[in-house]
Amino acid sequence: MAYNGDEPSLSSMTIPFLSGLNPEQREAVTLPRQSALILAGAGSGKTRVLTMRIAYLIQTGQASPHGILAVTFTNKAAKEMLVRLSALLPINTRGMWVGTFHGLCNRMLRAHHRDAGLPALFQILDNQDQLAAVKRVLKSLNIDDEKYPPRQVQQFINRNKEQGLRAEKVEAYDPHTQRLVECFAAYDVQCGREGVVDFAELLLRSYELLCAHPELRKHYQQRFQYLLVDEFQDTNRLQYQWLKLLAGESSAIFAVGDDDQSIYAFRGAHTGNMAELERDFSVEKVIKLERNYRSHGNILNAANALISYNQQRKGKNLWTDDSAGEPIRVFAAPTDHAEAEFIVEEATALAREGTGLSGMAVLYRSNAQSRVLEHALFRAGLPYRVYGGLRFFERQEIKHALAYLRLLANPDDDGSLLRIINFPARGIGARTLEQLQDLAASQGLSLWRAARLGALGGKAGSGIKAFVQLIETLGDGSRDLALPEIVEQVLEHSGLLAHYRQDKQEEDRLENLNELVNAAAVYAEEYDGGADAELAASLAETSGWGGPVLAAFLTHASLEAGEHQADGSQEALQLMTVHAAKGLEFHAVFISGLEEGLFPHENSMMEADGLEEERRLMYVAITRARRRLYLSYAQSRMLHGQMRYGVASRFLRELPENLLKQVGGWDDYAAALPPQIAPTRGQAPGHTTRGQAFRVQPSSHASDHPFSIGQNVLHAKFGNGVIVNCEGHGSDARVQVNFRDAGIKWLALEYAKLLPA
DNA sequence: ACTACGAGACTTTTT
DNA sequence: GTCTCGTAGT
Repeated sequence: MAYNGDEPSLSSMTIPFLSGLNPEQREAVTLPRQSALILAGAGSGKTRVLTMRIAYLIQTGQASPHGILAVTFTNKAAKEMLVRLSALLPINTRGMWVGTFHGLCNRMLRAHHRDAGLPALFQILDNQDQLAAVKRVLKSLNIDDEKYPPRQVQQFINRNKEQGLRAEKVEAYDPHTQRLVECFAAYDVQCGREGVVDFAELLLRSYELLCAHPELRKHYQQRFQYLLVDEFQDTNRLQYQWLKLLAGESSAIFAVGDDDQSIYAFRGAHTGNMAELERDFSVEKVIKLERNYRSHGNILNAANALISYNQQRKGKNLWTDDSAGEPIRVFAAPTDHAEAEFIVEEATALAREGTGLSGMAVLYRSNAQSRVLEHALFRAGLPYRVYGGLRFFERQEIKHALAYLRLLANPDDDGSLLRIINFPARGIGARTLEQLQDLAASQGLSLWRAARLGALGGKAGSGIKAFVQLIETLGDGSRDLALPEIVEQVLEHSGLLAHYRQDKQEEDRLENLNELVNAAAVYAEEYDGGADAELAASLAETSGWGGPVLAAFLTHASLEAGEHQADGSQEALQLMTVHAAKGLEFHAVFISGLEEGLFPHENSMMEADGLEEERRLMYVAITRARRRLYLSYAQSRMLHGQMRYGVASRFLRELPENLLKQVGGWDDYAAALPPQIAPTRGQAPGHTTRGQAFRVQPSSHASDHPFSIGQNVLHAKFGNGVIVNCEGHGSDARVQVNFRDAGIKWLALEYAKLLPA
């Protein structure tokens, strides 16, 4: 829908694509060179603004593609941006620095690996690899992994790195923490020795590289005059410091985010970065994108009312030109199975009416909930797809194959060697391994170098010799081969194929291994050596086999774990956690398991910001829906092998009652509901009009005052708030307002001076 | 070197 | 309830 407001500015006359933007979007896109914070609500055209901003800067000659850095959190978002950008501009996107934080840091480290103190072909550890590495450290330090669970040590390391802290900088006053710091330090030493880098290290190393090399820093600062950040509310401290360092004096940061959709505090996201950005970069104007192009009015009003219960907010309210649409359907089920059956029935009915199955999503708070849903869907024969779980490059057989390849690229990678030295089994047992490890430790060599000495005698020695022979043959054989052939060779000669062929039940794994060859072929096809010129140049100094293509492919495998499930083409109902649904939208959405303790999750109550983060999560869930929204909960549910009896989630009570409609035929449900959401008589909701944000007319009792649920209001004493409930007529009319600062209050309209805001 | 059994967890997760 | 992981036994 084109904006038909004021006279088109000069820029929109010369740049045709700007005409499709609303005034706020256009203001953001055409901002002069200054740092800015764009608060972009759900469905407000965030990605569009981001890509158009880049296109605008290039089109108007303010920047060259070379001078732009745009950073996202996921590969998907980065790809999306590049695709949209190349649709807007006929430019070669290859030279542009558009990617994930980790991808860009990797790129920088590859180019300056020497200054960063890394080998040219450093390997990247994913979570699994890192955990394995931590376990080895604990073993080498003789640390009891009962008292120091590897997972906790891993988290300790990552948390600190994400704060920008090295082991020596961590403050440790108690013996337990001191021990953890020791592990941290030893882990980093081990990684350095083996030439491997974990995810957090990519960022920290890149940050330190820029800190320690002023010329380099200046180079990048001068190059990147425009830095654009997506999902800014999800950045952690280190990421923000990295951006700050890269921005320098003259560059402008364009940060897009939504504090109401911050759902990753648990993994280190620091919302405070928004305030810090405003201060550090003297942001003059915060632009809010509040017009929503996705959802019907009722859905938006529900989301607005819910999120108004949060105290920690920048304050932002979505509105739409669209009609109110249908009421939100609420279903109370006696059991989790009944809940699942209800969802199956409704989805089937919707599908019969013509809604594509893939346009519907069932969302839940925790993965464990998918089981019951899957069971019901399977019985009904309704195709479905579950997101989450193992990704392609995380599968056991793929990791084994990659470990062989990694050992070829970087023979000092002990982790990879250990993974495959006896897989498939080739008679190298624990005993032999111990000898080898002792030898390596005493000589200060990597396991591979120790193995190659041929110093071990007897049966152990011959086993090792055979392995060394195998790897050397694979390595030498790889010299003249293209990437997919190298992979094929490795699969065949390592015995991996033979191993999985033995087992009838392992057929999937064989298929995956073949898929790996395909993936390598596709990658080799798209590979552009130019982007890795620095890497190619530095190859001569390495002892590894395989060319830059292999190294790049391995990086790709670590940085981009691949699809969750192989067959994404089929029409199927989408099942996923609320977290996984962020950024997606569906015609119809089912939010299931709305019970106290589940959603909001009980474990979240321990944390300071816990409940508010859960509420933001619910906000994200609601705003995924375009046209239809179902909310359901079960009064009893099997959890941890025990029957649990649940109470309806407080989030249901926080939604304006007149937007909801009870559905389903369970006789007793009304009695079971909290009084606030008793079944509504008559049809709900009015409409939402442009300009007057989410204006809803409660239809059951026509109001004689200008206020309605969901509306923003201003009170002389209590400040800003949102109406969450209305009742009475004339002089009896009262409204319940959730004030941002003053909490929830009932106000009699006759006395309270309430202004629409 | 492989299988079997028991103990313990079990919120959300991208890179 | 069910999955993973580690150890003990064959």
